[in-house]
Amino acid sequence: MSDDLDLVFAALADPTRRAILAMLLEDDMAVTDVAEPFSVSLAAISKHLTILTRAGLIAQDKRGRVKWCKLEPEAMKAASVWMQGFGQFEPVNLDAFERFLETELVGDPADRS
Amino acid sequence: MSDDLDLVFAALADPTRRAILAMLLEDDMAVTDVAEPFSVSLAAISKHLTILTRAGLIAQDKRGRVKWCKLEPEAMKAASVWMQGFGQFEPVNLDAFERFLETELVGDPADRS
DNA sequence: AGCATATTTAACCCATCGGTTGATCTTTTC
DNA sequence: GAAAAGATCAACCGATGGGTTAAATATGCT
Repeated sequence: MSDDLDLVFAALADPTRRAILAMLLEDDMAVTDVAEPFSVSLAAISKHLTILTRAGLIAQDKRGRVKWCKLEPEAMKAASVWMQGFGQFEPVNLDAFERFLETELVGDPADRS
Repeated sequence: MSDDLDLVFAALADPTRRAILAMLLEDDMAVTDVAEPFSVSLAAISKHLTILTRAGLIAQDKRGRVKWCKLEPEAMKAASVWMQGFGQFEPVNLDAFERFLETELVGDPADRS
């Protein structure tokens, strides 16, 4: 029942922040670039990034005047594990995901980096 | 990025509510019994239960003057699946998974429940 | 040096949250 | 029928959340 879970779940409760995390899944990004697709101020995005950082979901690395944001997916693990305690559902129970795994297993090995 | 995830994650962001869910894992409970271990008012617990219900994490069934609370773990599934997309928890190639999803989107519509 | 770029801070607004107390409603029990 | 039990509602309170704009702080460029 730690405080960490509070921070992680609260951080994930906002759609803008979840969208940011999804973006960072693709690549590390500078704050300005993170803000670009959203129709809110840069200051608002900066706040969101602070919340994500405090939750441990991202890390920010300032190089020069640019602050790079990078995903820290490990932070989600504790929350994920907590939820697993309630399932009934397998970690990767998503139908599409299972189909994906099957195709991947018989597919081009180069795709499994 | 649905609204459902908002409600589920927000509901999970409170330690009292997570504790309630853990209690309900053991057994269905009446509101008064849910409230018993906590040092807050019954009204406060009632509010928590409303939030959990709206998030779909529990269901409340009134029988007589007693309202029984029961876990609905399925509601956690969407959130859990969302998080799985970020793991590391499973050694998967996310880029490949995304490409798979795209190819699937132009595939059989019956697969998209 | 001087200006532009990248990002945060400060001060504010309004809505929501978690909590309280006291009243209310329904159902059970005596 | 009256009292007790189970639960919610209503009104309130202080704190927090997500947003804004404007000012401040670095850093980079020429």
